[in-house]
Amino acid sequence: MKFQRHNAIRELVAHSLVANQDELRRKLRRRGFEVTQATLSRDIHELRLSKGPAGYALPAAASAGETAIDDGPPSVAEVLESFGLRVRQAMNQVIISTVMGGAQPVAAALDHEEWPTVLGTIAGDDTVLVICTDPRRAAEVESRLRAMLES
Amino acid sequence: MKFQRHNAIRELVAHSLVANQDELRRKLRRRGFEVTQATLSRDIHELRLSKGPAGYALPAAASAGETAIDDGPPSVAEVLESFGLRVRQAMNQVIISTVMGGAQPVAAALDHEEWPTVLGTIAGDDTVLVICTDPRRAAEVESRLRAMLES
DNA sequence: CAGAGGCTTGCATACTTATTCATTGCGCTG
DNA sequence: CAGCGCAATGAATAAGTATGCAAGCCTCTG
Repeated sequence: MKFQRHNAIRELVAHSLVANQDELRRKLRRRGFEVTQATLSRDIHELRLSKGPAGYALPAAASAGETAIDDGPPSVAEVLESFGLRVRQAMNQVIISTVMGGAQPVAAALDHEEWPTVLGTIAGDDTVLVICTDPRRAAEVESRLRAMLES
Repeated sequence: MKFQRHNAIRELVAHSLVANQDELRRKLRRRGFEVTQATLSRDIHELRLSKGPAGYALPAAASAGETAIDDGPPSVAEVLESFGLRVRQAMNQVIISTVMGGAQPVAAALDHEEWPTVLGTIAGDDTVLVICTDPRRAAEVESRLRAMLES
């Protein structure tokens, strides 16, 4: 039974140190599951476990109960369309106003696209502060964002 | 040049997919670091990276909580060494990019040291905005932080 | 300067994990 | 029942990672 074995693996990994697949194989055998390392390699892949300095670990997202992994992070354009309200600029800074709770996703999308003239972003609840290299670039960034917002 | 290489590795792992050590070796080579897989294996161990279905990943920001409880508030240098990825400057501002979850500890350390030319800091999840009195001082702060990062 | 000690690295290789290929068992369909 | 498709698996092996060892460099000390 593959499913029961998967549960046993999850439990072993969560509650004890499992340094490698052969150790996992021996621990499973004591619980009545007798399989080879090849099968465990596949199981681990299916369970999306990760291996670090402290042995195998459950995927962080899964334990938090999230469904994060679909097809990739959303683009700035997408997320602005959903949350963006207004874009303004001053000096080398651009301020994006969003609906409540929309700042974080917008900033994350912006960070992810790594625009060269954007040094960094800081997000509150409904405002994103975008720091650019200089006022001129900030104006460019502003108009680009504004174009997205108004598309 | 071990330290700079470590920083480059952190940044590559944070911002791009690194499926295995040989891929990491090639990406580092394009940045001017020429080392063998053996060295990378050791680096990865020292950086406590973990490998999952999506390639290598930085250690969870949980390590932020652990470092806090020992002998006193961590210095900027310490915390930058753990979390810092990149430092840049524009106008009177300095932007510190960190590992996810690393911005708060960095800002706290910076606040605690009370540098005279730093008026204040704002931290998001992975970005710290440092406001300085003027552009000249900001450049000084930047180079000081950068020196710590690359020490 | 010679030499000890410590750190970093590459090479070669042991160890660990992923994959290919073949086999088996099960359910379905004609 | 024969034939087919398909999921699960093991054996063998390829791919990837860790490590023992020795060399090269520093710094320090006598």
